[in-house]
Amino acid sequence: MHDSKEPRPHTGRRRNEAARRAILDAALDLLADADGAPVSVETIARAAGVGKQTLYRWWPSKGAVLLEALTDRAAQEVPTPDTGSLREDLRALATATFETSQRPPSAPALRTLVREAARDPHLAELMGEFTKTRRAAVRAVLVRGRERGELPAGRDVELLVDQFYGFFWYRFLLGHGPLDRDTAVRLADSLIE
Amino acid sequence: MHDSKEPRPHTGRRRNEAARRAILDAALDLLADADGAPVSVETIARAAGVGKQTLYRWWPSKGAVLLEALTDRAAQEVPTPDTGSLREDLRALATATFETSQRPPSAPALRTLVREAARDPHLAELMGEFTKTRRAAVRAVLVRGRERGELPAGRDVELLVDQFYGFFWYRFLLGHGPLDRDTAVRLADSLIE
Amino acid sequence: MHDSKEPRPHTGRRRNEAARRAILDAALDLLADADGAPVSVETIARAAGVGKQTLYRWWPSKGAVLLEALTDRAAQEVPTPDTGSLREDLRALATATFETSQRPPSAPALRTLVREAARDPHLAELMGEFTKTRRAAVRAVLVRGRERGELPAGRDVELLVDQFYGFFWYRFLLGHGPLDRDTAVRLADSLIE
Amino acid sequence: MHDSKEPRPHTGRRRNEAARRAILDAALDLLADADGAPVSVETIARAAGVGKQTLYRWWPSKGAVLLEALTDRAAQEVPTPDTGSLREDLRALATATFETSQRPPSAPALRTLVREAARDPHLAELMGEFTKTRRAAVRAVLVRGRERGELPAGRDVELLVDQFYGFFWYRFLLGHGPLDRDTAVRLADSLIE
DNA sequence: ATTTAATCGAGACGGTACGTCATGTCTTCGG
DNA sequence: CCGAAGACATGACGTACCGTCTCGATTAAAT
Repeated sequence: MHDSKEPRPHTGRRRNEAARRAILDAALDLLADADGAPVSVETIARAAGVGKQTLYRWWPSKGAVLLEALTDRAAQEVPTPDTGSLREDLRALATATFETSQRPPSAPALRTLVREAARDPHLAELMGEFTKTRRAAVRAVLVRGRERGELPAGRDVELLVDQFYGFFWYRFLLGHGPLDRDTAVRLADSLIE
Repeated sequence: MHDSKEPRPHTGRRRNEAARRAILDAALDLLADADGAPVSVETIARAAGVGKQTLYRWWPSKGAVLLEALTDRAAQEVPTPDTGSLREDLRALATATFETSQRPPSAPALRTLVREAARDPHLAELMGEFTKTRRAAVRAVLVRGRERGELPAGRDVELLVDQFYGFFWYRFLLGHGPLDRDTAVRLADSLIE
Repeated sequence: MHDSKEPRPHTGRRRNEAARRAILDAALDLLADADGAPVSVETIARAAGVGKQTLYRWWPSKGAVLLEALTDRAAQEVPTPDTGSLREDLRALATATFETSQRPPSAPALRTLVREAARDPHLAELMGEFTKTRRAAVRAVLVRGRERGELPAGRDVELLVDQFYGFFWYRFLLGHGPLDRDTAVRLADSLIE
Repeated sequence: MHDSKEPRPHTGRRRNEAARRAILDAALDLLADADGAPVSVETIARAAGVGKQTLYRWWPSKGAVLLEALTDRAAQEVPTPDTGSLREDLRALATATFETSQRPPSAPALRTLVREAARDPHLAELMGEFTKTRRAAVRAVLVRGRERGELPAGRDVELLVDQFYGFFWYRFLLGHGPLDRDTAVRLADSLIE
């Protein structure tokens, strides 16, 4: 995997990009392999062929490493569809969210990450940052739809956003129901009647 | 707390109910005090004035103790309201769920418990049993409503159940939005239009 | 030859000499205070202000710690008297052996150590190394005496060595008879008639 | 061996001799199998098909069980040879002592027993009783010899007794030298010149 | 003949110690 | 000054025995 035996060259006093990559790659691999089981700092360091201190020097916590490992590969741009139709936009968002979450290496790694976040307040906060953007996308779509009159006046946008993501995380973490394209459409439709 | 100095009497070769109670009480107290922070087996044992082995003898995992600590006190009967109106039933369920979750000692203890479940597959499974009953109540209400024609034909009951509990857990764990009576009503209404 | 493994350049933090000393000092104190009673690893670690792991890192067993604690202070040079007279040499050895064993902190610590060795095969082996040197000294004196004709030809040197140390340990551990200077002289004389 | 499945019959309020036998037999077996390794009370009880309390009811300590296990089978009469010759008597004693100690099941069991005694002061005391008789035999032989003038006047009998048994235990426990018939003869001769 | 009382197997109990593991900090060295 | 290596204090983990205690069944002795 990353166990090429020729040692990484040191880079003296600048940050070693190769070490950073090795760490993130190792972390992502472990995150994915673990599928929920905890990932220790020592394991990451060993797998990356790196000292623990190098981890602690550059990231404030294990969670931060894991989060970055997961996110730096994923396309970070969160698309905010704007088709002119609330229904279509919402369907697109739901479909994209569900699909991304199912594709490796995301799925197991993400699950592990959330498990870790449950224990690590720091990581939880970072995850909050991470999800804020995505919540904003859903909110934007809803607000736009409401302005176009596609949403009854009384509807609470925050409530809908939480229904959207609440449903998603619930199914994602418990895994008791599908997160397929059909479900995405039904969820989107359900939210706007 | 439980530090009455007269020692618990032994009960011979039968399980000692007093020890069981002491453990569950101690666990619940710690669970509540911790508010999310992990609770160690040693701490529970010490607080209960009990040897660790007594814990391991009767519960397969720490999580199992915590879950039982939380649930054996709570009224376990899950009420399934049946007012004849889907809207009313659902509002009642949501209101009850939210309220219970906010009342001490439940709230912090429950949060800790879920945190632990994120790490402990065994506990996760036990939690699944625990929530199954509650899901069933929501499902029953929805099915009854559909049979009365209060729910549009195409609606997917499982989807709605997951929206209900997904929303609840999402807000409960993240704590970024209220779980008050008003929210309960809005959620209930939102689910059936 | 170049097939020797490149010696690891020993990067990494060095062994903490202060911790080593603290452990050995604590162990010796406890060994002496215990006077035969078992000494636990946890106690040593706590007394030394050290993590248990630090003990397990550097010593293969508790016994090894105890032995080192006892021996690193004692002058390890075993004097081999050579007065030209077998009788005098043997008397000197016996006197020295008995005296050392009675002087604190040796006596109670040594007793504890032997008790531990009875349970810990690893320690027993280490003790064997430790005593080998002392046996050698007695043997050397006897062989020299035999060469000078001070020992009847037929005498078995190994037998005499074991009589010497057998007697010593027997009295030392059981404590039913004195190990004073007079006894030393009588033992020495008894061995060579 | 002792795992006949038909349960021992109860004997009501009298001590159950069958249980006593089962315990001693199991203890001796374990003592022999262990060859130095510790033998736990629970193990004895389980092997004997007996409750722990039955052990603690009849013996003050684990050591007492082990000692009785070892001794009740052995012929307890300690022969005091009286041939009229000190040399012959001493040779006979040494030979008998060495031989008994080598014969199964004695050897490994005895070794284990002594190991335990090193930790258990109670057992050590019991062992003292046990050995007192044997010491007395050696002492009697020596005294008789001295009265016959076979022992130089100045000789200290206690010193000789301790040389005799010190040598024996030293070799027996450390196992670095033989305890055969020839050695017995040499030891005996060495003690009286 | 009916109590009474002690034994037995079983095993739960409160403890102590074990040896392992992971955490996050600190220290040393080579590049 | 960076990066690898790894020692360090801390503290939880789950296991093994310890010696005490209490059961419920059994059976001999005392009433």
